[in-house]
Amino acid sequence: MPTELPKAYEPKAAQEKWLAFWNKRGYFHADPAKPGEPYAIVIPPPNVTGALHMGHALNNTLQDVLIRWRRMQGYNALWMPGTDHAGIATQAVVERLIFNTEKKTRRDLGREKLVEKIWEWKDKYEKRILGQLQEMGASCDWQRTRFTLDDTCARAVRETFFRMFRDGYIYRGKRLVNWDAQLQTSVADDETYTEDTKGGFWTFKYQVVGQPDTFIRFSTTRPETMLGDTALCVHPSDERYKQLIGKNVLQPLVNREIPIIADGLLADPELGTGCVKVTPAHDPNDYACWQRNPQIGILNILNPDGTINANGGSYAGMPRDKAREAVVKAMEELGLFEGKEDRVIPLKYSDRSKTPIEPYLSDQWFVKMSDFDALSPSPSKGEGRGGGDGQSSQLSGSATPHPNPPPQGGRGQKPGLAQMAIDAVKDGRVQFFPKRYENSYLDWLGEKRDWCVSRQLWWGHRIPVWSAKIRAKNAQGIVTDSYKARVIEDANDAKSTLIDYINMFRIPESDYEINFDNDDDPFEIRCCARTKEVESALQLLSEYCDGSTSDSRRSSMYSMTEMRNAAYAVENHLDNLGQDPDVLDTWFSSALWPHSTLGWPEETPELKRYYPTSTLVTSRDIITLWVARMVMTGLYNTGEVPFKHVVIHPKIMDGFGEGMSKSKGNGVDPLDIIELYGADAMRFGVVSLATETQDSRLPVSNVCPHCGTLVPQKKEHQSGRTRKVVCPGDKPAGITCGKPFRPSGPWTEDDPEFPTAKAASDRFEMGRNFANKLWNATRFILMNLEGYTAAPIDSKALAVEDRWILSRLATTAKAVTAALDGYKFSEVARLVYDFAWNEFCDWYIEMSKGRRSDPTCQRVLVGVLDGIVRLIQPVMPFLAESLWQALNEVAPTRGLLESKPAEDSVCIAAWPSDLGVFIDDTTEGSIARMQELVRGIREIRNRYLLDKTPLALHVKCNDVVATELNALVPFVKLLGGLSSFDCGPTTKKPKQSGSIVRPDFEAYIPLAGLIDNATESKKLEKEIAQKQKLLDTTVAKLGNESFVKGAPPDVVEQQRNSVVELDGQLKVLRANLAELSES
RNA sequence: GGGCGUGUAACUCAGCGGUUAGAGUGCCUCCCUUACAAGGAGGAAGUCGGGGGUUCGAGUCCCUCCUCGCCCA
Repeated sequence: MPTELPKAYEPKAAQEKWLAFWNKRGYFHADPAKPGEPYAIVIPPPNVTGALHMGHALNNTLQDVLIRWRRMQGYNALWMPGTDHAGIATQAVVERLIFNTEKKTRRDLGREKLVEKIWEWKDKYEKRILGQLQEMGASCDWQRTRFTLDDTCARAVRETFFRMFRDGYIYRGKRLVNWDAQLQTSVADDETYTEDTKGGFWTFKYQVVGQPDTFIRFSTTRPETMLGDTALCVHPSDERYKQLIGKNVLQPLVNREIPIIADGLLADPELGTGCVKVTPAHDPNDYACWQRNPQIGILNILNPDGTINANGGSYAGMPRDKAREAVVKAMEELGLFEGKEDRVIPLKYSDRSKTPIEPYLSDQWFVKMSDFDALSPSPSKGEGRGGGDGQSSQLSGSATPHPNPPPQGGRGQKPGLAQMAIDAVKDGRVQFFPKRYENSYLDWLGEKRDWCVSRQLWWGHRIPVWSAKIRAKNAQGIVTDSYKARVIEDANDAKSTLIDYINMFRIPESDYEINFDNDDDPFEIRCCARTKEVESALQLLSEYCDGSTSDSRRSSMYSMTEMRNAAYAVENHLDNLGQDPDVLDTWFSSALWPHSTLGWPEETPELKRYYPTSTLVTSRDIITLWVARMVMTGLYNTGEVPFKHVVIHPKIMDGFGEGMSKSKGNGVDPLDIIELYGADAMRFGVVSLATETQDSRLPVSNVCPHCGTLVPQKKEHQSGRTRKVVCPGDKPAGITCGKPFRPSGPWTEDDPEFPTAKAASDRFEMGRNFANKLWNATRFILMNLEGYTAAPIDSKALAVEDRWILSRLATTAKAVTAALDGYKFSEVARLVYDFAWNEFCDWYIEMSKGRRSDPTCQRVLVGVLDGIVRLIQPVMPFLAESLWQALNEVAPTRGLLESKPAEDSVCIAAWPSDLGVFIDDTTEGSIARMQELVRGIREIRNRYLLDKTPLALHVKCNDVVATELNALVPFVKLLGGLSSFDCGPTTKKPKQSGSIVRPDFEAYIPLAGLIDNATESKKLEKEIAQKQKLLDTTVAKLGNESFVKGAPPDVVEQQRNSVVELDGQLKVLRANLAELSES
């Protein structure tokens, strides 16, 4: 006897039970040594800033659907899980936390201590995130879980950086960033906000050199930046200034002559004086102007702490605001001040310190995107392109034009990184689904903007470059050719001492790369480390040089005289040796994710077997930031694309139409949904909304923790902005609940005062109800398998309804497979739902009720249920496993085409295929007709509230239809609740009967004494009007010669048939109506 | 400013050139029928954002305007 199944599906129990079961059996662990065509997905690593929201639930559910489906299809399937360190975001969260709790800044804490704290945060949230994924049922290969900062990933990052450094893809250059002078760090655009601030608008004038009476007036909101002016700019067509273009003006405060230039993009003749000052190092627009006019030069006047630097002459050392006052005063004294206007100006602030942002020119590392010119040693056009770069963030925009040597060795092919990635999509090695997303990828890569990879942060992969100043022993004096030769000599001496030193550690030369940056600073030497060994050696050396080596290390490492001498030699040649303080952009490590997680640069079995991976599933907003970069680094490091298909799914938005995000704090925790509706329902819900076009809104309610009332979420409840909501709900007794609770949200801690509400959304009821429906259908079937024996289906023994449901199953399985192949997820959910509920449960199971002990019927029930369970497994795995195991108890051997023992778990059961033999259109047609008849009967029953009264039915139809219907009499009687049934061509309409008129038949139910003529007439009139209207349009269509000639023959034929049918139906309907009014 | 998308029933969404535009939820009526009230049977409900066009035929293709969203400048 089978285990008694509970009356309703219990998701919680199923989740606990099957998670443990799957883990124990290790179904999700991929073994490269096992057979099967490989199918691999790498997870888009969620960042450890915070917990996952429904957007992640969607993303990961879709991946799970694919991987579970492929696993069933017999692929050797790997789903690689892991998390991302998300440099700036995570560091910011932790810094804010520390500041709020301890009132300490990161500088108070120090680098080591801060990084330690971030690791603690990471551990906490990584655990939370992986837990969330597991609760959702994600069938990841958990043994392989990676983190972008772990040793495996770090090795790949170091190796990639090294190769790019060696091959000339990496260079150092200047870049405008958002500088937070308080925290002394650059911040990304999304960490700034703009606020209208009271400020001033000053007008000054500069004197034209050589023309004592000619002045040019201009205005500014930041007078202190005049110290860094390198030009005045006018519009080329501005008649007022045309004759002055090319002349110089005097900047009197620093006594510098600067040119008057023409630039149509910067100066607007309609605005103010039509002339603007140009301060390239301190204004994004001016910076862009300088890129177009590099001859004017660029001058930084700020120290990192926001004080004026030596370029500000006598103003050096002054804070910004003091310098502003002093500059205005000095200009006034010189008679060059024209006036000041009070103005409210939009000012950019740092979200972290709440102080104004300074656009600030700083040294950054770049990866070159543009192509290499095969002939000339300088880079081709496109390098550093992107004039008009209005961004001052690190995350976008272009770099300083920088003549960097082309790559040497084997990697000097013409196409650069961007072009390689473009080609991979253009020739189809990488395909986007839906295809239109190619555009954003190709457009963005087409810009070939160099990638700024350095970040002034402490949380991330430290840049593995040690640099130092070459001590210029011989190179003193004026710049001549011999001076240059001596510089080179010094540099080479320094380099060889460094090599001698590294040799002491028996490190091969291929493990480090030393170069000079002659353009930036002729006295700078750089050494890039490929391995940890090199890093340690250089670290030790820099400690030796700056005298900070601990005694024990010094004595152990430098016990050998030779080594001490080598270090001493280096010290003699170099100053300020040290590792670059910056870390790499987070995207640098996530760009490597598809191959780094598989063990690259090692030639691991995993890498060989699963790379290139198969499908990447992600959201459209990181196509450029992430997808494009993965393709570039994948091709660069391995020569192959990282994945073949990129699936872009919609975004889940909150109830107000805004995308859910960790930073906005408007996310809904999938665990809330799972708690309320079950993991299967949550999954079914998100799969259903994964359509190809639209983003999807998810309005939610707070569930009152006291009484369960649903309180709709308002905007002010989001992001933890509201701590207390009073429940307006009524208890059953009618007493208002009135108790306070905290609305659901991304809270990091519990609230001691108010219990937190969970988020609910009726969009998940569909999945919950569906799960319960299947559960009960299974329960019913299992209760009726008395005497079940396993055997393949005998086609001769099949009843019409058996052939019908098998045909429908076959059609559905085929359609589901096609939908999965095309990544049409919502269709998968819809197809299975419709088939299982509307066809199997509503009709077949009902029809089977008269044949409970028929062995064929039992086998069909079991076989179709088995098929449904397989089809639903990728979407609703916990439910599927529950049903599978229950089925295994009663019918362990089963099958439609061949009967065999079922697999131990539906996770590894075979995907339904080869059911095509069951497809039977004729049978589908006759069942459809029967359904029409039954629906008609039910409608009449409902119209007259006949409830359970047995009814007599008389059907008039031709012989063919009569034969078909006669074969289905038991069902028509059962499903329609009939006492008698007759049909044939000679059937007469009984007096006072309800009628059902359809193309193939007319049917009558005698209702003497019950029928309401008025109701019936109204109904008939409406039906007649509808059909007449349709008939008219169809006749008109056929009367149109161009339709008959132009439309496909089958369409015309169909319309002709439709006229005949409608005409017939209308005749009958009219006769029925006439008869009604007679009686 | 450029690109991509979007507007269909009260709500959330399907439908992508061919009968009378669909689903889930909600609403109305009836039913606790021994699988399932998280259920069953039925019903009402939409000038498919506005305007123009192409076509025998247009939610569906084109143009234009409006709404909202995202990406890039």
